[in-house]
Amino acid sequence: MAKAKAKAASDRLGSSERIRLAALGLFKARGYHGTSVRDLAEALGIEPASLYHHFPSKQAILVDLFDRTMDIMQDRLHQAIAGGATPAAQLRNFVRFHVLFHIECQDEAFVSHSELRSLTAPNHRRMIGKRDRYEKAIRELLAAGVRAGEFEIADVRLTSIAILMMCSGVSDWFTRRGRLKPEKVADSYADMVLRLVRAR
Amino acid sequence: MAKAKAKAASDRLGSSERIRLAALGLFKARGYHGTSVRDLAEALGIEPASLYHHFPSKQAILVDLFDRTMDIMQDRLHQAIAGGATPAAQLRNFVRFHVLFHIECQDEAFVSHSELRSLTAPNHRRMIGKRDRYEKAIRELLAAGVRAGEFEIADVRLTSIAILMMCSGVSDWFTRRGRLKPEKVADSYADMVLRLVRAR
DNA sequence: GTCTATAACTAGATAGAC
DNA sequence: GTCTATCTAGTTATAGAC
Repeated sequence: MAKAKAKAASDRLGSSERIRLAALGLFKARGYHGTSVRDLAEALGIEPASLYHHFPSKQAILVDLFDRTMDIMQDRLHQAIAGGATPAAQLRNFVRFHVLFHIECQDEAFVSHSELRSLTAPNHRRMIGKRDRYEKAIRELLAAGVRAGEFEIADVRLTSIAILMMCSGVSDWFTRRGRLKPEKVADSYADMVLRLVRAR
Repeated sequence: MAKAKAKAASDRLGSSERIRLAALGLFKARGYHGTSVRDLAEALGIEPASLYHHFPSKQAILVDLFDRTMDIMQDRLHQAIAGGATPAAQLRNFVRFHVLFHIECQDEAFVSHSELRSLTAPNHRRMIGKRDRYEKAIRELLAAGVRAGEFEIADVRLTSIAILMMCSGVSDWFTRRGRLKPEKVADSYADMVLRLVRAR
């Protein structure tokens, strides 16, 4: 059973890490507001009060998940792009990274998108800031490709958001029990995106 | 104010229609579980108990929104595709329709995607069935284009889901106060998708 | 068709023992 | 670090008056 395996793996994790993992699963399946502190405690086999030793509130758990996910994404984005010599190579690297991230950190990516509205106003603002910084990097990648004569793009802003929506959608539908391996999906998406921008 | 205008328009609607409209706005902004029956009643200027004269439960309101949205989409999909002579023309018509629907019925489309998990098990199964029928129509459109030698697609299933994610994403980011008019967005998306499938 | 009043239950969070 | 016990408030939904 996948469940038993997940349990065995989580036994080797710290308490806070186990809480994060369980919260991620529940927030994905039922949403933040659809998950009670009691639900979360039950999934962990502890009492609700015990959770408050590790996190001051349910909202703090959500924010913690967001911060980790957004920061890891931003870090790895720059590593991925840095590996490409031309804008076309950088775009291929970016799409492959973005798709693979949305598969490997599927729950993190899904929750970081679907539960934005469940953040309190200040937390929401902060995460929108991180998201905007990420999106700006993609726009600049596309604009550089246009300047270099490698891409043919009518509207960089529109194209960047279209590409991001397409690639982030992977966390919506991908399943490990599916037909395609992560690497195959990542390569196919990179091909589609490069055609989309008419890369030479 | 947009709010005052929405209120004036809703005054001419039936009670059930006004409830649907208010629920749509709240479910989009806060989610189904993040919206209480009290919130909804307050937005309508009535007491919570009054809602139960029009709908038997909060879930019934959500299901009603889903049914209307999914049925309208399915109907208009066939009208849109029927207007094209070739697979390429049909695909352009489909993308234009799908994007324009996700702009004009933005809240309906957004909620019908984001709140799938808030449906009870039998309702969820029913909506997944409707969604699958819609997706199947797109796959068949792409497959017909490949058979006719008009599209070059390595994996029809993967490409269809990528296109759908990209186009449905419009309901996530579009705003009427933005830079681009709906028609412009629809045309640009159609161009991008036709390049994606290497349409002749 | 909307109200008041309320039932029956669940929510997030805390106090303090162990 | 986890527990029992509990607080306060909020949840969906119903009964029955007007």
